[in-house]
Amino acid sequence: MYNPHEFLVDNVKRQVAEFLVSKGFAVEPAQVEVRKAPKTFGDLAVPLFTISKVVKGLSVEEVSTLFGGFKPSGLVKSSKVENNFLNLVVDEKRYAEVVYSSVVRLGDNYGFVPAETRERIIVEHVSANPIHPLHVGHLRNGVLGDSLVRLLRARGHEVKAHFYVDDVGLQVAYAAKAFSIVGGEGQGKKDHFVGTLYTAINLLIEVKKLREKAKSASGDELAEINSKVSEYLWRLGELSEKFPGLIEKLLEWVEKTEDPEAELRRLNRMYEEGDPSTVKLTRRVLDYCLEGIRETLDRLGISFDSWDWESELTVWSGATSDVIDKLRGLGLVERRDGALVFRADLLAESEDVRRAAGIPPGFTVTPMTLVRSDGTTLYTTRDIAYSIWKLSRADRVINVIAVQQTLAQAQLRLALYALGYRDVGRRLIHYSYEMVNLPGTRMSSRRGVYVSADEVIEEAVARAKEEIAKRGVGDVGDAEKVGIGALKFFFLSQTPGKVLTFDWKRVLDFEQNSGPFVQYSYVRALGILRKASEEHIRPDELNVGDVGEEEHPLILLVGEFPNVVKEAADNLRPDLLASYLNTLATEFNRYYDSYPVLRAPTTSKKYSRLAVVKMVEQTLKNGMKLLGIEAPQRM
RNA sequence: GGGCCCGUAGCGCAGUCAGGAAGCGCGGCGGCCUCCUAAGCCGCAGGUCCCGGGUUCGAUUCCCGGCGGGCCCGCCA
Repeated sequence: MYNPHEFLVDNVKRQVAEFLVSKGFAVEPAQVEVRKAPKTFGDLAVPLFTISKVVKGLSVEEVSTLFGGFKPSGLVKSSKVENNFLNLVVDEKRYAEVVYSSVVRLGDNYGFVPAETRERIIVEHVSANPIHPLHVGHLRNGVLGDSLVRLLRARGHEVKAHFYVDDVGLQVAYAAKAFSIVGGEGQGKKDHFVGTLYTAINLLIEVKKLREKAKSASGDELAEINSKVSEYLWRLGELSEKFPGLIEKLLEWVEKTEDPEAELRRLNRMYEEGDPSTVKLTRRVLDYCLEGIRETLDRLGISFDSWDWESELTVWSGATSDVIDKLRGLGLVERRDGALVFRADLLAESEDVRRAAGIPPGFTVTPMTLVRSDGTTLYTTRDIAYSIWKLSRADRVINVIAVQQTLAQAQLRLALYALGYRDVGRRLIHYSYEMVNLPGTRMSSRRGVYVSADEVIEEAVARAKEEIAKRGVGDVGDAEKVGIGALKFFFLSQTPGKVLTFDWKRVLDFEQNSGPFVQYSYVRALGILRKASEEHIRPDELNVGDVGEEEHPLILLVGEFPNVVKEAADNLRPDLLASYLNTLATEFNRYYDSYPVLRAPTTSKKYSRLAVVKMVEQTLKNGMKLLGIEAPQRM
């Protein structure tokens, strides 16, 4: 028994259908709709207007009257017709047997309902530019991606987590040049050091350009330029304080170089061509920075099975030029001002193509430049080649990518459709998430305006340490688990499709509706079980034979868990699981406060309550694992 | 100008896909630790579900039109 909730619902459907059949109406169990009832009405509800649609010739009122005579049995202990709903209360004693035996038998695998077909799935996520530290946006991406990986694995799929290393774009040349100017390695965390260089060289070049522009500007334009220049200089001053000496070296290069941007474009082209010394120079900074990024990811418990280098997979392999040649051969490419343009817009005129490529009707698709007039390719062009690589290794590819890329991802799918991937809409999924806002500002890695993931982690862990110390129960060494648990829950508990404003107060709120709240509830359950074991009560002595009304809500919730995991995995909705865990934790805390377990009125009550606590503990544990949240033993 | 997303209690959000019984947290107010960890629990206050039409027996949910906010429409990524 993998899914007690489904078993329960099937039981209800059968009873309702049999009841109708006994009254002379031919109804199949599958035609009966069962949903969760609002708490005050019961556990489950059958909307009777749906029955009146299925049963010909009966009005809702007649159906309601009819169900007044419904006698529940099996897993249902009572029923009542209210507001055109048949409200049902589950028999917690009988249902508890079903749920408990499932939890005990499956243990750490409780909640994992195997999918009908086992798919090979690639989840590509984080994929941050390897030239600066991860910021809060990447944190949202990685936490979501990682929980998708875990959820899909729980469904029995063969899932690989991939990190796409974008080492081809022009921005890489900036970092590489800056890194070589200052002579490589510096102090501090590696990715932060590289990020500083990257920001600094960007700002320096920007200032140089603005000053050039200022010479021929006047009035408002000049004022605007001056204000930008002073803002950038102020940022540079800050960086200079953090890393004395570096900025001066970069400044020297920017000053003495006639056209720094042209120089960087040249460097970029040489990298694309695979020039050995440029590759060596560039890879040095990228590897260096990735070490820092990996350190952050390790700390977060986010791991990858594959690091896919854009240069190797798409450029040096020749895959991108193959793609361009093939698209040209299909007659969907035209030349505009020396550039090659893929007419995604023409392709999107067909409704059939849209359906197959997963483009919503009405969504405006624009043409897409494949090759610049200087012969170099663009990110999305190379992404076509990369996607082909991924599609050859998986049944389904899930890309966790910001919502801003929606159009580019649509163009990508259309290109793949044209190249023969007729089911690309189903196989290549843009798992889109909204951006993370900083109150007041707009983040930009290039300008160095961002909150790094490391800062956020540090702050959360420090806060956790404080809280643990304040209480004196737990181990301050668990601050890492609690702080990071808080962070992950924060990002997971909100639907990905909504803009998230990064609010320190909410991230560091460890009360209800938070990671630490769920962890705390788990620890409480664990504490009871620990004491039981100190009393030499063996797990096999526990049973749910004497559960009652008090345990009713917990039994229902625990039984629902596998179904929640299934829904969360199949619909790619980790937030469903986060919200479920919060509900279970809340319900458990209520129970904890209201009913003594170890000091239950009778021995048989005690053993049954312990069995329920055991179920809750197992469920919270398995659920947190799926969100990538670790739990301490005490806190 | 076109497209996509969002608008639900003072604030942050769930519910909207498959229409049917308005929910959670924070904040506010008031209670609860001689009893398994108070990161907890209980109670109270707080809502024209942005507005206007339409479809429907029934709309926060679907459709149309507005309004407000965000994002995208680059030979950037």
